[in-house]
Amino acid sequence: MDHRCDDSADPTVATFRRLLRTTLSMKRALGALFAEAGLTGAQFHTLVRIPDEGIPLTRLAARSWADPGNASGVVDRLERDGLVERRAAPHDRRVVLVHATQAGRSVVSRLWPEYVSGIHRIMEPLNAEEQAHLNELLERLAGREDEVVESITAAAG
Amino acid sequence: MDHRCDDSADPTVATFRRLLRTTLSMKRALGALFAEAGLTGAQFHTLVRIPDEGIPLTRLAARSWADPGNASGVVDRLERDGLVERRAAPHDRRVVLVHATQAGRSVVSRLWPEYVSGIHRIMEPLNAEEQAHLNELLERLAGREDEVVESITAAAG
DNA sequence: TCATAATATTTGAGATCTCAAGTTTCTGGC
DNA sequence: GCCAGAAACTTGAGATCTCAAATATTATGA
Repeated sequence: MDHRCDDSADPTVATFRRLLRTTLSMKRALGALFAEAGLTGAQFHTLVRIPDEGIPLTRLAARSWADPGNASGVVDRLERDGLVERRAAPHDRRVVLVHATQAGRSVVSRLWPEYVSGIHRIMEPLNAEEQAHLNELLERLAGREDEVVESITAAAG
Repeated sequence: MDHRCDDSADPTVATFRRLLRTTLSMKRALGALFAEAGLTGAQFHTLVRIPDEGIPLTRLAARSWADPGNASGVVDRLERDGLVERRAAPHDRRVVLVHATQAGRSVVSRLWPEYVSGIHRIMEPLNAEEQAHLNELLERLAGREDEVVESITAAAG
């Protein structure tokens, strides 16, 4: 099947595959940083997006690009480790407000500089102008998930 | 903690986050395509990388950017669904050769055109030149996983 | 030859992720 | 005031993913 299905023959497919591959590699590199603090990437990225006033779980999920079911589990583990608390929302009893504890805030403060410098090390091969260009190209690719899914399912149906 | 840890203040971090976000969105869009055929993304990407002669599991794992333990599980499910076979390697009894069955080959052949056109739809906002530029930028970012992990762990230790 | 190191694969634990189904709690229309 | 529908979570199933430990087999060096 290599004959017909050779993605290297199509530059668009090759670029897409490189995008997946490069991003995966970057995530793995950062994972080593979080592991030092006993966190996972999902836990750090969730924790870091909790504002001081707390935030409804569903909104926190949206901020960390996860679905609510997923975010609920990540918050479970953060809560188990004492980095986060669930509190009732005063105005709506359906809502669970997620708050960072003192320990959670402290972990984020300690990890944040390493996180930023790790990303800078990852992005080092590109200068500022090239990074801005990359950002612009990615921006134009983003946010089309719904349209693409729709066109895919329409083509299949 | 939003005050000190605001990634939008750092364009490098913002670009990195956009890279993660955009890639995630693309993977989700493609997932809809695989689901039509009862496959997952990992299963398709594994199946598609099996050459006609078969391939040792560890080498297949490397081709699909997975670790061997992970690939073993994916192959388990492909085998359960009759898309793949495990055969003994004649020269080395440690090696398991993974072969695609007729059904597996057929699924890939059927899905491949939709896969390619789905990717083209995703990449549509960029013209060929821009895609080539994106590819070049990503190429320079890739393959630094080891160095970055090393510099991260060195900084932490 | 024989003990040891390296390789290929499997398995298990813990965490994520997606999706769907179930619960509790609002909200709007009547 | 009541009731259907929407919204916010939670939970469960199935699949991935990473890592580490265990097994089987081959390669290597004294």
